[in-house]
Amino acid sequence: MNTSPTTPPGRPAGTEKGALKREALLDAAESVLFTAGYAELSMRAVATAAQVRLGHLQYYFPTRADLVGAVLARVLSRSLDRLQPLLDPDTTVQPPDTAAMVRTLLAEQEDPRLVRLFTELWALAAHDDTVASAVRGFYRDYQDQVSAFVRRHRSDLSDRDCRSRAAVFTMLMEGASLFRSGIADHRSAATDAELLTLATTLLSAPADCLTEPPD
Amino acid sequence: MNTSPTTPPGRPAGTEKGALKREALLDAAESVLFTAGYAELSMRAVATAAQVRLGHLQYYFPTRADLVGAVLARVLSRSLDRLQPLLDPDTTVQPPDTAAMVRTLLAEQEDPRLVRLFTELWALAAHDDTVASAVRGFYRDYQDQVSAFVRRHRSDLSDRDCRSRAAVFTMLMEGASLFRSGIADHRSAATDAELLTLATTLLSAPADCLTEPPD
DNA sequence: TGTACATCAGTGAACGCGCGTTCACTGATGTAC
DNA sequence: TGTACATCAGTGAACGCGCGTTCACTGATGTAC
Repeated sequence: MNTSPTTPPGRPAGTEKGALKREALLDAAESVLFTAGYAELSMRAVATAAQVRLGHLQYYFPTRADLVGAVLARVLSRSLDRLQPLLDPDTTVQPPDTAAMVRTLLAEQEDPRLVRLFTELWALAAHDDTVASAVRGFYRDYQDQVSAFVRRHRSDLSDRDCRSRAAVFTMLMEGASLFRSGIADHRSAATDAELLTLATTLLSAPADCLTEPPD
Repeated sequence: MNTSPTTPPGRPAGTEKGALKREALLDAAESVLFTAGYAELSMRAVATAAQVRLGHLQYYFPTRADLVGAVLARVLSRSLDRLQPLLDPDTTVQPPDTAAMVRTLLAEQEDPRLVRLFTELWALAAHDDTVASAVRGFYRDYQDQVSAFVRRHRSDLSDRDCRSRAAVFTMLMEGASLFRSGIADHRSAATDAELLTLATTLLSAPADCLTEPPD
């Protein structure tokens, strides 16, 4: 799942050295995307960042679209690889309780790099169908896993409720990642605590607690 | 607050006709931004969309930065103008209860135009300090108003709790806008209901209900 | 072990194009007397 | 009401630049016999 066997967008990657070089070039491209944004991401800028000639970069990624596509695909697959062990029951990494899982998940968001790349993804998905479907695939997997997590912990919930809770949970987490990355003013410990409580409640509250408005 | 008196970025706007033309040009720019994204937003594309010569567009917005800045500023101020009556107690538009207010707020998100422009804003804020501080200012106002709303309805909460709840509420709403705009698979009525419940709970639940994790 | 050859990895020059910006210009509109 | 003049609104050509892409090329590495 990490590196697809069918050589995706870029050309080579047959040899081990080629694969390493490819990754290094993607690192450079990711760096430019993070620092300067999609609009400023040019083949020349990436080549410079990678300390490589323009023609050489093009040997691995013939067109700009190939390069951008490969960078974004890697961002998504890497994110999924990080989420998986937290939610998958068949792993030893899975934290003991729900609150701990949410805490770990929030800790992943401390990486400003990943969050910023996601804002680029959201913006790009609006204008590019390929990116859009990759992003949709990512969130489908993500929500499926959260949904299964909820079902495991609360067998009293219907499948539909599990899915709804998973959907709202991902909304909350993605919104949180945006704000905690500094798009708004400040982060406070009190807000983080409130967020943790709400997210945990959402995942583990009994059926009758969240099904109708309390107002 | 809508149209600043000190002629902002673009030059003219002295006369009424000039102001109207300015708005029409901003409409065209917004349209290009929505359709093609920031990277594809060129002076020529906007001039074409506005059915105006390049030089004429530049008479109103000498540089691309002026144009982009003006478009984004208008998006933010317009959004704030929409939120204000829902949260401000000195208005007759304010809905009767919290759930109704949240419902109205979610209804605003049905406009895909606004949501998509916000994803552009988030991405741009990461690379442009001017945009970043404008966005920060917007969310400061937004959260202040939500915070005041919570305080009005729940006098038992401390100021800090009100602010935390407002912060988490905006996280949830912005995350929701992203997903409900179609970045992920489907929207369902069940998810919308769950979202409404959670958001309403967050704003109006008593102090002891959300301050500690239930796990 | 040696030779011939194909593929791989990397180079460098050149192309046409769309871009933001500059600028001199023209006609319309308003204002002063 | 008429004239002179300044400002406003809009035009159109030209600029230099960075861009993505093409392509012919060279040296290194692997493979077959």
